[in-house]
Parts: sequence; C-alpha cells; structure tokens
Amino acid sequence: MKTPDFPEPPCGPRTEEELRQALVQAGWRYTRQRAAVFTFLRAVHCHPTAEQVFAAVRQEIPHISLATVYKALEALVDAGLAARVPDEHGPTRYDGRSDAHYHLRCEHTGELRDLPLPYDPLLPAKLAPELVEQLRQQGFEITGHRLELVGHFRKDN
Amino acid sequence: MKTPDFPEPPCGPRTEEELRQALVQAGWRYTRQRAAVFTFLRAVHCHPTAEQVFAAVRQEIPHISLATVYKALEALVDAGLAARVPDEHGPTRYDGRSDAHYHLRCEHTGELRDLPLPYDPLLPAKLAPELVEQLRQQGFEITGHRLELVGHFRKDN
DNA sequence: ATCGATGCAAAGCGTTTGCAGGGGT
DNA sequence: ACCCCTGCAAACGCTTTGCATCGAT
Repeated sequence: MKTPDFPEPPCGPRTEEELRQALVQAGWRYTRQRAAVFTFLRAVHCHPTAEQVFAAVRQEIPHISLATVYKALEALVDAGLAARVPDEHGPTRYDGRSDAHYHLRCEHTGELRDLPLPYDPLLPAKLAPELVEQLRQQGFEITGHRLELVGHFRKDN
Repeated sequence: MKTPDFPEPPCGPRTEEELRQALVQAGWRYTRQRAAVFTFLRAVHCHPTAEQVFAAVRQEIPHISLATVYKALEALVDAGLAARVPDEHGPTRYDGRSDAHYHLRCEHTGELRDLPLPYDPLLPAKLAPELVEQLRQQGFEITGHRLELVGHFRKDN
C-alpha cells in the first residue's frame, strides 16, 4: 500500500442513525454486521476485496461469516452506500464512497485509490459534444461516466 | 444488441501474416485456433464473453475446446492484440481492438460498445494538471487512462 | 525432433444459495 | 409475532490447470 493518499471528502451517512435510515429506505434492515462492514469500508481508502473486509470485520465480530459479508456488501451497494469495482484479474473490490468520483490505479499491482478530483457530470459533453448529441438522437441518454487514471511508481534511480 | 454502432477505425494486424508476427514476437505460436479467435474478436463490435467467442469459433472449428479459447484469449491479450474488460456482474468481456479507446456502456444491460472518440493521452493533464504534477512528485507516473460513458436507451414515449 | 498447443477432464477460486435458528422491527 | 438476517455448508459459474497427444517450428 504505497500509492498516494489524499484527504477524504465527507459524503454519505456519517452516523449510525443515518446509515439505518439509508438501509431501511432501500428496504433492508439495519444490523450490527452491516454497520461494521460499512464502517470499515468508509474508514479505508484502499477499496478492499470481500475477503479483506471479512478479515477486518472479523476482529470486531469474530463469528461473522464470509457469506454475511457478501450479503452486507450487496445490501450496501443496492442502497447506494457503496460500489463494486470489478478488477481485470483479482476479485471484485468494494468502494465505500457513495458519491461519483474518479480512481487511480497502479498498472503493476492493480491497487486502486480515490482521486481528489471533482466529478464533472458535464465531462462527456465537454469532451465530445457532437457525439453525445448524436447518441441522444439515437435515443441513448448519457447519464454518467467512469474515469480511471492508470500509472505506476517510478523506479527510484 | 441495439446500442449505437459506429464505423470501425483500422488498427492492429490486418493480415494473417501480421497476426503471426505479432504472436511470435510476444513468444507465442501461430495456430488456427488463435487466428479464428482473433478474427472473430476483430469482426464484432460487441466485446463478447469467452463463452460467446467459443460458440462463434466452434462453427469454424467444431472440435475446439473452451479451454483453448481461454488460452487463445490470454495469448492475444498478452501480445497486446486484445484487452480484457471486466464486468461488474457477468463474466469478463474481450475487446479485439488493440489501440487505446473509450467505451460506451448501457447501465441496464451491461452492454459495451466502442466509442468513435479519439483517445487523448493528455486528457489527465488537461483535466487536472496540478494533480498529475503532484502525483509525479510523489513518484507516481500517469501512463494512461480509461474512460467509459454510461447511459441507457430512453423509453420511447 | 523439439517443445509449445490442443482437447479433455478435473480442480480452483470467488461468489451465491438453501436452510435452520436467531435477531430486528 | 412476523419475517428478514445470520452462519454454516453445499452448490454454482467462470476460469485455470494437469496431462496425454497433436502440431508448429
């Protein structure tokens, strides 16, 4: 874990009560396990795998099962409190930030971090206005975009 | 398959001989199976799954096995002739274009298409010059980026 | 002739599911 | 009290691997 780190912008539920409301509103129940998974996801910047979440949450709830972690992650994603980030090779990673944002990826390790770069909903329109218009005329509406900067650490020499 | 279609820009090996050279240069052998997989990948714009490649190539080489398709795809990706595109839910998709380019994704069906939008290596620098510079000072070199426009077809009403 | 590639089957890994008992509402 | 959630284990889907044979160089 040596990719650059940045301050975390505040967003999404901050208190237990807010988390409960977000879950309930999406038709899920509030449980200790889900709270622990969410708290961990929010605390780390490294977009852990389900297995890593499991290992971490286990320290607080030793009897929690991996299946429950998967179900908790599913609930959080469904409630818009987290996001799945598929990986080209390894297992899926989970992102505890619920606002749209950009990622930085190390092409050697696959590591993923958030970027302190404001999400610009108009980026597609700015980048290719005529293309977005052409798509619209074909009935295809652009609603968002994903951007990932890719790179690696320079070999110190 | 109803997402917008676009003309395909020419790039990468165009002839059997060019494909052979590209494979050999990367330390792989040229085989009928790999040629068939590559040809199919290049012919379609829809970024098929391994299973879909298997089904298609089977019509030409009925006795080909799924494992061989996976190994062929691995060889092509390694040789820089194709790319893996991980999916948030379904299986990995394969992209037969070897030049950097952008994608359009339907958020309902997960469908993926190429975008007729020139790849701009300087996009990160244009978008966030100070951030790229800050990363560079931390020893992290940006070498590329991925951009995916996300949207869906408007309900006709 | 050599050594990598193929095809088959079996194993592997990440993830999901079925179910009995427990916990949230 | 209801019904969802948990934890366990078993199943699942996608992908990789081991191995004998085949084929490219």
